[in-house]
Amino acid sequence: MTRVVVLTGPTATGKTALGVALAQECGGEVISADSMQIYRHMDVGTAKPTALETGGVRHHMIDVASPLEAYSVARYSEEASAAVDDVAARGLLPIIVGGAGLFIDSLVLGRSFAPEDASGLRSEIEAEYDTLGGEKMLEALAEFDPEAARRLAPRDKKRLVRAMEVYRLTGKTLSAHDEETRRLPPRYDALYITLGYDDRARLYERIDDRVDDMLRRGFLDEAKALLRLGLTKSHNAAQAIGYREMLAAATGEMPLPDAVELTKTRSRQYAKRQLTWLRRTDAAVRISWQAKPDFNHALRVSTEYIRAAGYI
RNA sequence: GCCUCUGUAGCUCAGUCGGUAGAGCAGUGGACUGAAAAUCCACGUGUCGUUGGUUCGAUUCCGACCGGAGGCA
Repeated sequence: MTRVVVLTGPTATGKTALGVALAQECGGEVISADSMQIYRHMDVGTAKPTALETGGVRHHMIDVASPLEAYSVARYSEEASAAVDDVAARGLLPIIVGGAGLFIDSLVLGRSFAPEDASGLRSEIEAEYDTLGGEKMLEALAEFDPEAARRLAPRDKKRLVRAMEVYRLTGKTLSAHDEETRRLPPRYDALYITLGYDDRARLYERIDDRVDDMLRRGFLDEAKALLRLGLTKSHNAAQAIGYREMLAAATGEMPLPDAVELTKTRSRQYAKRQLTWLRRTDAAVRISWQAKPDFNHALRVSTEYIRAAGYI
């Protein structure tokens, strides 16, 4: 089985920098696992690595979609695995770097996704949800997929609609599909390395500082440029942390200082969610910064482990 | 100096016709399979500015004082 290294952790913990260092040290290439660096023209707000920062290491799965198109985990899983296989076929170590837990799982575990609606079924069901209400839709779902109905809350529109969609499309329940795909063996042999901070307050400070830094680097101008490209609120990319806010500031819907504050808050909340996700993945190496990141130390510890595990 | 309004959870504010109080946001924990930087779930004791008075009982009524906003001078 192909062996991969996964480098993950909440935002602003130094994944990009360590990933590049690891690739250089181990002879690898980076496969980004970031749901927003996928999009072109979204650079400063996604902390996309600059040409300088990539240090000559090849990066995959960055800038592979237009912000005007709707990307999906399923598509990521497919394209990223092709990239991983390509890197491995060239005798290099694939290093998956990113903080999107679902993206990483989908790539490493290689589970299949239930088909997606191509016609207007989804919006039909959404309209149904809006007129019926969550409670009623939950009852309807319970009739054929009681398991999913038990798991979902009436207000969880996204998942409720999706569960209905899958059943109407395939005649098979989402629960049944999930059950089946969970039994599939993982696609790759993965060694996990996680980054974090000892002190949560320190991580939050780091996040706040980084948002200020993004503004200095022209985050607002980037948002304005996206507006000119035709990006609207309904595009997935416009929901990204900071972009939603900068877009609102650019159109005058929100004062800039408020937009900045909201961006910081949402970033912190995202980091917290990432930590929750991380808690259930067991990592071979857990690196926790005390104050300033010590990349030399982290690099040494990680490479030692990768070597000992026979990945290189 | 006088007058009016105001002081309740980290923040913005409800409320108690007198029986010690609750929303939103923030925060914390959790979930997560084709939108995931998305979406959703759970968790609410705080000297009710301070101090006197009335009262069986005051955050609530009355007085004084302190802080804030506005008005008149």
